[in-house]
Amino acid sequence: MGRKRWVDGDGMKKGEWTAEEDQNLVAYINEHGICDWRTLPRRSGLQRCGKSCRLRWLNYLRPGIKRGKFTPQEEEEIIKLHAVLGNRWAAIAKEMDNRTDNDVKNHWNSSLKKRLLRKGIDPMTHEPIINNNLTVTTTKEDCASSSTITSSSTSSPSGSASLLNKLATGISSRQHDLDRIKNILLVPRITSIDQDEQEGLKRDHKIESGEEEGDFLMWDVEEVRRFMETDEMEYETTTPYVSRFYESTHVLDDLL
DNA sequence: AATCATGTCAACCGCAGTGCG
DNA sequence: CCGCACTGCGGTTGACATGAT
Repeated sequence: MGRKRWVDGDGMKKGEWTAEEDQNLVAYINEHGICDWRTLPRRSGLQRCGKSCRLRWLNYLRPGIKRGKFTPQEEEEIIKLHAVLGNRWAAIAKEMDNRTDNDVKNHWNSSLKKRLLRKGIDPMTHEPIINNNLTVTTTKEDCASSSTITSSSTSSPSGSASLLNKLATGISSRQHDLDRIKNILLVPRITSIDQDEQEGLKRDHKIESGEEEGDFLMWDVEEVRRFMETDEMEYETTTPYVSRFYESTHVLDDLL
C-alpha cells in the first residue's frame, strides 16, 4: 500500500519507497548515524528530500518500532493520554511502547475517535455528549431544599433555571481544563465511583438525556450504572468518562 | 461478479518552533 | 533583534484492502 511514485520539479522522487531505497537509507544511517537530514539524501545517493528520508526512518525503518494491531491496553492508554495531551501525537507516542506518532494518529482518527462517539463521548473533550435539548427546570422549593433537575422542552425556565441551563450547556461543551483533567486521570477513580454509588442513592435529582439518537448514545445516571454493572472491561476503559459524568452532576449539586 | 462504502496505512504538505549567524 | 535554515509536528491526502450490497 502507498502512493504512486513520481518525480517532482527538483528531480526528487516522491511517493512510495522501494526496498532498495530503504536498504540504502538504513545502511547509510547505520554507518554514519543521523546528523543532517537535508544533506543526507545527497550523501547517501538517495533522490529523496531530507524530510522524506526523516519520515521514512522515524515511521518505518527505525529499529524497535512496534507495528501491527493495537492491543486493548494500548488503546486505553491512547485514550487516557489524549484526554490529557489532546492531539499532541508525538507526545502521546513518546509515552507508548515504541509506537510512532503517525501510527497513533492514524489509529485514533480511523478507529478510536469513532468508537468514543458511538459510546456517546466527545472525542475532543472526552466529556459525555449531553443532549443539546437538555433543559433544566427548578422551582423555588427546589432551590430552597433539595435540587430537582428534569428534562423539559415545553416549560419556560425561571431565571435560576435559565442559569442552570447555561451551566449544563457549559458543562457539556467546555474546553479542556488541563489541570482538572490531569487530576481526574491521576486520582484512582474506582474508589470515587464506589463513593458515588453510595452518594448516588441519596441523590434526589434526575437528568433525563434521552436514548440512542442515531449513532450517539446519550448518558444518564441509570445508563452509567447499568454500563458499570454489565461490562466490567469496558467500564475499565471508560472509567474517566464515567467519572466525569458523575463529576458534572456533582458540580450541579454543589451549585444548587 | 460488480460496485460502492469504509477502513487502514504510508506519505506529503504546510506551519510553528528553534537555533544560529 | 531580525531573518534564514532546519527540524519536528499535526492535518490531510491518496491508494489499496476489505466488507457490504
